[in-house]
Amino acid sequence: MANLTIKDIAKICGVGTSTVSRAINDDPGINPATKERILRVVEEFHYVPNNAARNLKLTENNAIGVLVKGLNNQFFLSMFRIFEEELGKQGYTFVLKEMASDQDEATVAEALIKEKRLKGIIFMGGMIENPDVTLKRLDIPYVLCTVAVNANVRHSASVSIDDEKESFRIVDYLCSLGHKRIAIITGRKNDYAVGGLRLDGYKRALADYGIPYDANLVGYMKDDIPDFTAKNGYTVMKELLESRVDFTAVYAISDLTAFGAYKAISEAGKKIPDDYSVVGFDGIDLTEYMTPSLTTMAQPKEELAKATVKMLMQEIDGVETEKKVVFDAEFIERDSVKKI
Amino acid sequence: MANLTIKDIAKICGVGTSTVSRAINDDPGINPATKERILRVVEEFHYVPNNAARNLKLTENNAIGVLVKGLNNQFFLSMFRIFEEELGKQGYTFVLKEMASDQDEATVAEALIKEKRLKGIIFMGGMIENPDVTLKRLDIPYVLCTVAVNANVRHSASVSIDDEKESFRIVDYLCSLGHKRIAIITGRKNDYAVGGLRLDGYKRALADYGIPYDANLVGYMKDDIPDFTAKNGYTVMKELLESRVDFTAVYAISDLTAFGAYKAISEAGKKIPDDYSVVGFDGIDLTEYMTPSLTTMAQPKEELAKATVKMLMQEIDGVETEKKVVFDAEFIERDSVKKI
DNA sequence: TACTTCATTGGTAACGTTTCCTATCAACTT
DNA sequence: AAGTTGATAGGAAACGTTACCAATGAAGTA
Repeated sequence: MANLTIKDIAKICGVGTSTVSRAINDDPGINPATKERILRVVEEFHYVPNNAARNLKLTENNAIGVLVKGLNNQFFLSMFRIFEEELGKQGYTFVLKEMASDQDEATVAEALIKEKRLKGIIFMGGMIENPDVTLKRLDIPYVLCTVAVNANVRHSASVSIDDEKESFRIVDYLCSLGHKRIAIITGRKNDYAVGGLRLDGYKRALADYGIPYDANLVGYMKDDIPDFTAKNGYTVMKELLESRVDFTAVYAISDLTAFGAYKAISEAGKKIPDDYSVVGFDGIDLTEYMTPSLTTMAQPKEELAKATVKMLMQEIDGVETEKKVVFDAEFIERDSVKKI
Repeated sequence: MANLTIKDIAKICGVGTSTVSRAINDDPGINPATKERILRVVEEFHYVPNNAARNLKLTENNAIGVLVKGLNNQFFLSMFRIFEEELGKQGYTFVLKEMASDQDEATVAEALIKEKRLKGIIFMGGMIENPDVTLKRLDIPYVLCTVAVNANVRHSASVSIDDEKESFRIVDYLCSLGHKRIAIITGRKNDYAVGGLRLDGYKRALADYGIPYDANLVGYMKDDIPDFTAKNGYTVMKELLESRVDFTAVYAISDLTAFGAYKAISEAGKKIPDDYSVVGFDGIDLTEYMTPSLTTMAQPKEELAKATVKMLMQEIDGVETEKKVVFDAEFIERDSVKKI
């Protein structure tokens, strides 16, 4: 039961350790017959190379980190499986790390990189002011997956949707249906990120329709409740409802938030979509089974995740590549919105 | 930027490598003053020990594995953060691995243990027939967290709730309210696990009230849809509704399943709880914001998770300990059930 | 035949730690 | 003063790999 080493295998096969090493690593310069013989022994004795030793020797670890801001966001969770699967195919392992929203990504990343000897890193969620400069000191490849950035990013690889644009589409759709008073539940007030981007799209669509922007119609998520949760959506929606401002539609910046809004609306004795139309964002599985089913802007999770690891692999391999990949989101019309 | 080694630090401080090692590991036999001095240099130069080298030397890795069957279950997800946090405190890292429901836990575990040089392992979900014998060949400590087992487990550490008992409580409650025709949406037909346990409790409560068991009232989750999901609940509920068997209450074995059931009921033009009472199981956050809010049996996630790592730590340290910890679930009465 | 080439192979020095063992030296003991 | 203790320190071997280099021998060439 004691763990075998490469030396044991070498002895059993009557060859040198380097030969065994060559066999198990698919290295060239070995007689196919010998290789075959060694591999059989390896199989038979259940030999597994010691990763620590390998990493030590190679001075690298086949691990990539996933740094997430806002792990509670449903939407991210569904992407991890894809990350694990895709990275696994390439022989990588993945280390998940959550960071608080007030932590600095570069600092956390740097610590994690050293500690886990990461080969690459994926950032998810939140906002990184100016990744080109902030992340410059990281000495490994990274890619930003659905993180908000300021414009003019040139050197940082990123994959995401165009939050402002897709947000515009939603509000544009609402307007086209005749809605003029549209409330929005957006992110925390002092936390730009996707909340800010989506709010921008909202404003632009309104302007496009010549509808004046009314600050009373925007509800910011509460700082003291985890953001992007049903609870936060519920709380903000309730306030909106009680504030007695007039509106016919609510655009919740995430599906879970919309879910909470449903509750508040129902408690107020109002009906969706008759009294209020509501639309969400992200496209999590749940939305299909809400009553009424939620109209939402679905992010292409799988494409996003796959593109992210592909991009990271290319960065690691030093392949010159497109730095910014933007996918289209898919607008799913369901039963939570009505024409006015 | 190149990574420093212990030798560099030693040179800078003008001491030997062993002294540095002693300093950073809080080992005894070092002059506090020297230690202080070394630690300051370590800090200043951002030295981080190479884990690979450390693991190689120690022939062990401070990693523990979490093997999950049914990662899609909402409920598990909320426990990972606690695992990460608690394990982190003890200086452990955690490796998450999902396994398909038809994979053998012992085999998967064994491979993972060798590959990642795990020091301990946590199993979550699914069913392990007879862990005492099946898992005997694992040569590291493990604990079963919310996995269904056959009775008579003596040597395997486990923490969970008593699924049969809590399930009994639910149905007992329903009966006490006058319900006599109670449908249940349980796990897959050929997959015992918690589904079986909870079904057992259902049967016992019925018997207790002298209500005959009616196979027409039990809906099994579909094999071709991920289990414990809203979609599966929706599908099964719809069938139940269309089968025209008569019932006044539905007990869904998981909250997400209940969520799907809500949809099917609403589509059939029926009302909760007026036409059908429904109750869920697990107590995920969402339930509070469903309309009507869902009566459910909440598992004490935090206690479960904390007890699991505590137990594992004790097993690793060779502390003689209670082998089986069972927590009570908390029944949360909300608005989805009415008296008949 | 003697020389070169080529495909295989084994030996061994790293990789960066930890830990055992030995060395130093000051402070006590007698 | 000589011997003993105890605290602190450094040297070096080991952990299991990989990769460089040299060695072997068969086959091909002149």
